[in-house]
Parts: sequence; structure tokens; C-alpha cells
Amino acid sequence: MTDKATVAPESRQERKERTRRAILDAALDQLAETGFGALSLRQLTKAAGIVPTAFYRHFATLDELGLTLVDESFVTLRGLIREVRSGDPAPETLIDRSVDVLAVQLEEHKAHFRFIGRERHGGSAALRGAIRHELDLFERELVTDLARMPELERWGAADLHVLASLFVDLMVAAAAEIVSPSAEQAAVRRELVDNLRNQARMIVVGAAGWEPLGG
Amino acid sequence: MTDKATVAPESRQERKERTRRAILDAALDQLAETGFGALSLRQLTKAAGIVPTAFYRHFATLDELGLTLVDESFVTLRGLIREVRSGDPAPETLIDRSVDVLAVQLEEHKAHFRFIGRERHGGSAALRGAIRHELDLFERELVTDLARMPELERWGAADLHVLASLFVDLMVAAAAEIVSPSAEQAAVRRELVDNLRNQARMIVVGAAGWEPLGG
DNA sequence: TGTACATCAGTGAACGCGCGTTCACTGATGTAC
DNA sequence: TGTACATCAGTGAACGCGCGTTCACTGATGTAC
Repeated sequence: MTDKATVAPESRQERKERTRRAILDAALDQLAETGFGALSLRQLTKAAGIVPTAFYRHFATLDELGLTLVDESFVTLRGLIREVRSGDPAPETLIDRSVDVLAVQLEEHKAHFRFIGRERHGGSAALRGAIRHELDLFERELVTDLARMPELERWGAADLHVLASLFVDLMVAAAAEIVSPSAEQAAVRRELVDNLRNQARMIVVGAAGWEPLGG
Repeated sequence: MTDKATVAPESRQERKERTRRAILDAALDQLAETGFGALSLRQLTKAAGIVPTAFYRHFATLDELGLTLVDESFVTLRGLIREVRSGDPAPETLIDRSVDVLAVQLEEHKAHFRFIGRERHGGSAALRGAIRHELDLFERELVTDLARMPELERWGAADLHVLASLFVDLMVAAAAEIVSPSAEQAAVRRELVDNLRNQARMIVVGAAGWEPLGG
């Protein structure tokens, strides 16, 4: 049972990475309850199964941990977009499919979306700045995606910005709402998702009838 | 100079109200920097010019203070709507006027909007619940306003909810962005307001072309 | 108007607690030979 | 394969600090007569 062959030969590096992961997960867990500013290093490390001082072997400061979580969360968000892009590009089904993918990803990466929703306006200046920067990048990517659509070929940069920012604002607002603890019940969550779908459809109707801005 | 006639005859009640106000203002001030969860009673009372323990003469807990701020902030928000309603009701100018009024009110009641934007998703469960409740009420009021418009007479409750929630989500998102410390520069703020105006216009176009939901 | 008493906003000392961070350490893993 | 040394993730004691809350108090304002 415990002979040499069954013992996992975990290297020092692997063990360190595992601890780092445990810290990040404990943080995401604790951030469901409180804002990042109220995060306790001692509670955090206790949940991660290490002594408080061991935290500094992995992060120089709590802020560095926060920035790591921002990075991680946006990797998740980009995964969402990649999944939407990789499917059927027909405009008629794009909205429905995007909302469906979002709903699934929200469930799987609840903590990441909750973190972004919470700290977007709630966190420290550094955290807010990082999130705002990532959201700007994200919106710019969406603009280039939209610019490729034949229906929008007459649109200028300003028009694309209006539409893209609408989608991003809406998605972030809905995501924050859907992953919030008060939307635990499946029925509530479904209602929120349905509403998001309808909101997106109404915006698409608006885009279809939109007269591009002058200048 | 200091004879009886010039001395303000401040009653005990008036003085108490003034201190209470000082606490609330100090809280709003401190909340520009951190989330409500990271609020310090000691720093708060110091800024208000009283000793820490005097806080309890005015509020039983910090949470009670938070709920008072929620109430206050929504009084501000309702004032905004009242001002929009009291003006020209012509649909063509409604959006522009609403955005203009919002921009002015954001400037005048920056702290209130910042508080709502921050704690909407960032605060304690009690605070989030209170804000969410008030926003629900607010949206319902907007629905009854919209229902009175001749252009929307064929719309059902579900359609009205989609449109109203779009406006509310958008307004809260934009407000939080506009009052954030990173939008201190007038040019940045103007750009955000312009974008909000265009977003609202695109939604109005969407509403104009919207085919009411069945059921 | 004057006096005696009640009210109560604000005081200040004291408490125990959890916090982030320092430091010298331990002992298992990794490396050089 | 065996030995001697280096690395470094995690330990545990200790620190000083600001925290929320308790309590008995003070003294100006308000009230009853």
C-alpha cells in the first residue's frame, strides 16, 4: 500500500505551487463574504493550511495577491469569449449562445466573477485600476470583433465603442448579480439570465436601427 | 461681539443632530477611500470631532449607520427622478435631459452615488440586501412611468421590466464610473457622460423597434 | 425669576483581541562531487 | 551509490498597534415647581 511506487514524487516546486494555489483559493473563498480590503492574512493562511508568515514565501504583499486574482479572473473571462467565438458565428444565434456560455461559465468560475464584480468599484485604488485596465482591453477586443461584422461596416469607432461598452457594462452587471449569494436559488438565477438575454436582444434591435454618429 | 444676541441658541437636540450629521459626513468621506467593511469607528469619530464611544449615542451598530446611508442615498436618487419628471415630458428630449440632470446630481451628491456603486456588490449582506431592495423599488417606479408612455401601450410587464432594468443597470454602472476617483479630470468625466448618452439613445432605438414578448 | 433635580451627549480610562510583520529556526529536498 | 553541503518552504515566538466595546463619570441643557 505504501511502497515506493505509490508515493507521489512531489518536487519542492510542485509543493510550492500547490500551496500558492491553496492561498489563492482560500482568498477567493473568503472574498465571497467580504471585500478585499477586509481580507485577513491570518484567516487566509489558516484556511490554506499554513502558518501566517509562510504567506510571504509566495506574495510580497496582500495587494500582489489581489493583482494575481485580477489576472486569473480575466484569463477566465477570455476563455469565455474564446468559447463563444469558436462556435457558430451566425448573428441570429450569437446572442443566445453567448448568454448560454456565460451562464455556464458563471457557474464554473463563480468566485472569479464575484471577485471582479465586487472589486471593480469596491476595492483599493490599485485593484480598481487593474480591473478597469483589463476591462478596457476586453472592450477593445470586442470592438475589433464587432468591426468585422458586415452589418456594422458603416460604423465608426465611436459607434462601435457605444455598442461594445453597452455589452460589457451589461455583462459585468448581470454577472455580479447572478453570482451574488442572494441568487443562490436556481429560479432566481434563471430569471436573471432570461432578463439578460432580453436586454441583449433589445440592444441588438437598437444596433440594427442605429444611425452612425457623424464625425 | 459676543453679547447674548449673537450667540446661537442651539438646543441639545440641534447639537445632537449636528453631531449625527458630522458622523454621516465623515463616513461618506472615509468611504471614498475604502469599502464599508473596512470602515474604522475610531477614525470615523475622530473625523467627526467626537470621542469613539460617543458614536453609540447615535447608532447602535456600524451596520445601522450603513443602512442610514442607504436610505439617504436613495432619497438623493429619488430627487433626481423628481427633477427629470418635473421638466418637459417630450420623448425626444427626455434622454438628453435625464443625462444632463444625472451629470449635475452626480457632481452634487458624489459621495452618495459612490457609496451605492461601491456597496451594491461590495458590502456586507445586510447592506447589499438593502441596496438591492431600494433598486428594485426604483425600477418598479420607472416601470410605471414607462407604462404611461403612449409609444409603449402595447408592451407587457415583461417588456417594461427589460427596458427599465436596462436603464437602471446602465445608470448605476455609469454613475459608479463617473464618480470614481479615476474620473477626476473633467475631460474623462465628459467622455463618460457622452458615452452614457449614446448608450441610452441606442437603447431607445432598440425599444422603438422592439416586438413585445408573447405571453 | 430662582432653585432643585433630571436628562443625556460627550468623556476618558481600561479591556481583551486579532492584526501584519520581524526574525532566527528547522528539516526535507535538491545538488555537486 | 554515498557523502557533504546548499537551498528554501514552512515554523513558532514575539512585537507593537489599532480595533470595538464596557463602564462610571461630567457638566451643560432642560424641566418642574
